[in-house]
Amino acid sequence: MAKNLTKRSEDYSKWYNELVIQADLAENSGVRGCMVIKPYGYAIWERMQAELDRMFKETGHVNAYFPVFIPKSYFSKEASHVDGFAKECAVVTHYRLKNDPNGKGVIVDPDAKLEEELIVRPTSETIIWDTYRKWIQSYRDLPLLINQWANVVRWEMRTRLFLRTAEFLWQEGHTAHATRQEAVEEAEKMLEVYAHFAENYMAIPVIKGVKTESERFAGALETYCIEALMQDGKALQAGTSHFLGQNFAKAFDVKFAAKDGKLDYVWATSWGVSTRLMGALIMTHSDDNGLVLPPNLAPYQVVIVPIYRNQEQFDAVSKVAEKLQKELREKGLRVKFDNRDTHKPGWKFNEYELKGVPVRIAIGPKDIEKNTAELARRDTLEKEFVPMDAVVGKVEKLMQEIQTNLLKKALNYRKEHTTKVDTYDDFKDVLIHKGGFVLAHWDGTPETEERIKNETKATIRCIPLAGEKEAGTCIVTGKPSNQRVIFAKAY
RNA sequence: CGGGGUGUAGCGUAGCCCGGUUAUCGCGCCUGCUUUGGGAGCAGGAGGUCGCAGGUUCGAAUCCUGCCACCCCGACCA
Repeated sequence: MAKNLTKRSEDYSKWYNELVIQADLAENSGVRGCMVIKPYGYAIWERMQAELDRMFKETGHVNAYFPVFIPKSYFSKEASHVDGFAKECAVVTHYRLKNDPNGKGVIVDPDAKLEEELIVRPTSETIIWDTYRKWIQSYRDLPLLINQWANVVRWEMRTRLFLRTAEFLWQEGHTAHATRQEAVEEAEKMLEVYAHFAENYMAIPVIKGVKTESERFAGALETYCIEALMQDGKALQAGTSHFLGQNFAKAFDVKFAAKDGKLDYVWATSWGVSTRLMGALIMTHSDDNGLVLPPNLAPYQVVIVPIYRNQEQFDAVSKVAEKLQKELREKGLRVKFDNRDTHKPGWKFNEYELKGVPVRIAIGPKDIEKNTAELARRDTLEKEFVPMDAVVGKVEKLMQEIQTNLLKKALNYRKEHTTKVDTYDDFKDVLIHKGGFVLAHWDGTPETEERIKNETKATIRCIPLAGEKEAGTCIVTGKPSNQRVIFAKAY
């Protein structure tokens, strides 16, 4: 039976949505733009959380938690921050319901109006900096390196599972430093953490860069980002790290006494990645058979499927499978022995392919007889029979191989879909016929950037940090430029 | 908020234009038997406020009005 997955080539967005649903990751909740993350999807998120959290701690950060509600007045303290978020805020105005005196249901009690409205956090800079004021007096209190795992709400016009939901889960780091240089270094360091995570755990190659002024975070002096390329040729911003200067310290009056006794405003950073990363994971590796998960993030890396005709065979197979499961677990692998009697082997094969489990092991009567197991890898769909005593070693090797192979494949795709152009005509042509990243010279002005966006829908994803200096002329205005920037259509 | 589309069982759908028995079909679900190395077969069975509210009519899934939700395309965006 066909799996009913729409082929990528026909309609990528439909393919993506169906893949999400069929791989049992998430669904629309019916609450405008919010999603339900299903257990399997959440398990992947938990894997991401675990690895990221470990990296944050290894770089000296600690976790804390701040309120979901932010008084409206906090928002008005940093002017550009207001401009950036005002249009997408959910606002709490009342605190009580009552029975409708005219009939059925409940109404908002007009007597229960809040003196000051509360904003459901779209990001926490304001409430955190209001708190930091109380925590920071001296250089001895610095640096303050705090991360928060939380949900945030942004009332977007249009939503999309994982990529742009009204509510999403993320982590947001907020740090305070004594010097400008230290803050810049922190922002750059966290960008490195994100890039490392993307490439070594998610197997997604990313380009590190800085945003142009118009794409910069509201309130930041510099926004660093990692940009990834999806299989349909569109770019996805996978993570950002901001150098906030002293903007928030000034807005919330956060000063510290330096060694020499002088008072100065502290320097700040903030950085975050969200459940959007799951969208990136799906759109980078999946194929028409379903999800493909990198071993480092797969909730289970190995699944063992028993094959049997009767109880006697089941018992024999189970014994071998359980022993193998134990041995694999002793090697630190996440293993599931699917001994459900309610589904047939063929059904299970397809299910785990759809869910992207990196390695599948099938054990049946034939294997018992010959002392073998059948190993199948998800990325290449190759199968082979392996002597039982070689299985553990082979699986361990496969974990590394699959992880590496996925990154290599994605890297190849990106290479093939990165194009240097020197004229505006070529630029448009590549965007229409090929997609992907387009490297071109730009005169550095917001006007040109805006014009290109209006005419082609492509935006400057970033000015790459590793981009080589190269003299050239802007593809639109012909003015001089010393470095190519990355353009793409983006999610 | 503009343009387009769709709402019928858990999911996917037929029927609607042209109103008329008990609302169609597939998947899934339940029971039984046979099956089990790539989403099993046969037989039987359960499951419905036809998105919501009005209206027209002897009679509405079908026609009319209003509303709501979701999807796609814009504007906006991690």
